[in-house]
Amino acid sequence: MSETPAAPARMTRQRAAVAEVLGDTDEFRSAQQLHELLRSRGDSVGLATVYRTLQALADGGEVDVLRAEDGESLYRRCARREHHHHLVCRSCGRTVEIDGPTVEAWATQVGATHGFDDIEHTIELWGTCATCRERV
Amino acid sequence: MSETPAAPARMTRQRAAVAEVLGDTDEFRSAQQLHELLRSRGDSVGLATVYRTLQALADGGEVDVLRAEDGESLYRRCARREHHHHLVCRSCGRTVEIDGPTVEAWATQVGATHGFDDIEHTIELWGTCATCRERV
DNA sequence: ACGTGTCATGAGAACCATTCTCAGTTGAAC
DNA sequence: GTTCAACTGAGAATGGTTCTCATGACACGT
Ligand SMILES: [Mn+2]
Ligand SMILES: [Mn+2]
Ligand SMILES: [Zn+2]
Ligand SMILES: [Zn+2]
Repeated sequence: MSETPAAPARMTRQRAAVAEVLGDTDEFRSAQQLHELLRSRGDSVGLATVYRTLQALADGGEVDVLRAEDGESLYRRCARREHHHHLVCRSCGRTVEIDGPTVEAWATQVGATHGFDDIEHTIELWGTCATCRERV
Repeated sequence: MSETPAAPARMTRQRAAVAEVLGDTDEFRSAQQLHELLRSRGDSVGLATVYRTLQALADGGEVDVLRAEDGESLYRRCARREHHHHLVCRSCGRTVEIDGPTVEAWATQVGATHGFDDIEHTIELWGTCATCRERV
């Protein structure tokens, strides 16, 4: 019944660097983007380690993960740890965190109505943010 | 302004076979599952052709595509061509088509409120169907 | 400060769904 | 029947992600 099931175990330069770059960005970013960001900062971290660290953070609920339309996973440290959804800019990753009490209720009820158990829902909104719309 | 932008062009044994197997199943199925189903029927079709045909059907709005949690694409010929969502059994693919007028309005409005254009939404519900719950 | 055991790292290989290549095949129009 | 663009399929290529395993380095006890 723990919120954070797997403790991160041992702190390393690499894990600190990944945590820091996540703290510095507000947009959803792919593992490869984060890897490149780290390299360009001088805090070079192996790609495998970036993936491992992101996965651990995701398991612990520290970062949210979503799938871009091309299937790539995108990661972001959100402001709140509570369940929420996202409105994400397709071209720059800019993100707005969304609350949907209505949708939550709707999703749960629809599942129950049809006799399904262990209902989960995927709700993500994609669009083009105002800034990206400018630079046609 | 055409509903079906790219006409399927030329009819072949392979395309007919893919269409038929899609018509016979009510569950979301992966390309590889469909490929194997075709092989087991004797209507063998190359895997590349299965993928190409599914993509063409998806482009024409004849089949719906969604991504399983592991990233695999799943295909299904739905009863209606109009926009709708799905409640899908994680273990067998059994599907209920869902209408959500409320959710539609909500999604559109959230996007607009934050100044995003070209809003699209992904809304999928996953669960365990009554039948699959039995066979623990 | 050291020694020690355990966990973490990273380069590269492996994985795997999907797409691409291209030589051979075939639908369908005339 | 001829013709040719469209289609097919075996296998190679792609690309994000995971795995392998030899090497490196946290953290704890001394
Ligand atoms: Mn929700
Ligand atoms: Mn909708
Ligand atoms: Zn943007
Ligand atoms: Zn089921």
